[in-house]
Amino acid sequence: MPKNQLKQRVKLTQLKAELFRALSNPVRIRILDELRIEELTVSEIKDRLELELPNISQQLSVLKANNLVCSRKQGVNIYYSCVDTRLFKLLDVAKEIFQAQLSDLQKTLK
Amino acid sequence: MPKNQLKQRVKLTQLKAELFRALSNPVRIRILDELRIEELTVSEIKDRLELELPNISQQLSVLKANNLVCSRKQGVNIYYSCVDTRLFKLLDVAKEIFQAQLSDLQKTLK
DNA sequence: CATATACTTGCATAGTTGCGCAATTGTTGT
DNA sequence: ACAACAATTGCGCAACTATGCAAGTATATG
Repeated sequence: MPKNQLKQRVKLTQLKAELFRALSNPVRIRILDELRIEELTVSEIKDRLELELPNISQQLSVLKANNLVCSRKQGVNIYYSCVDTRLFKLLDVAKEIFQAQLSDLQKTLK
Repeated sequence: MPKNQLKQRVKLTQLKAELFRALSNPVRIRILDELRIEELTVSEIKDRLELELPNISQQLSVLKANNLVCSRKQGVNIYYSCVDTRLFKLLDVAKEIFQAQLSDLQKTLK
């Protein structure tokens, strides 16, 4: 493999690792799940997850830094929404993986 | 939503977070990429990634603890392989997400 | 038995993350 | 200008992570 192509590959690996790191927190996953259907303000997210506002805000900033959500100011509120619906595909495949593990386990028990 | 269903959902979220955490390390992603085609021994992985053996070994143990790879002893060697090809789907969707981001950026520049 | 090879484990340490709390900024209405 | 609400920022602490290095275990070979 040529050297510059190798470098690009290393870079891509790094990017993937960062993406997965951004998703490696339960609060951030719950936020994304809430954003599946509609955009929400920070306070709305706080009410649904029942967590402290600074916590939500910080997790949102992590998601934003990783280009997973974007925000829009309207009056006194800031609306957050998901940038790329492919993210939900990631979450859904993750679920599939657990379901497969579980059904393997059930087979083993039989 | 009923309470026990809510609890299950929290649990699933936690599991997802752990899965993504397991994938949030470049070395582990590179290992999985190497295991796409064939099972490999620890030394073979070491040679391909050009990293220290203890490092590889530790990352493999993380992957194993998360049920992402399994191992099989044969003589003096230990062969590792990927448990669920859906993992590669995760990696591929991640790549798609970056490609989409990149093409958005290119559009913006025009 | 001794030695080489293949791998794992333990440990030290530097760096990172999560999260609660207090303080701050920004916006709207009185 | 002031109060009220929305959201962010900074700080500190406990917990966790990555990684290099040394030591240990297990298996095959002379």
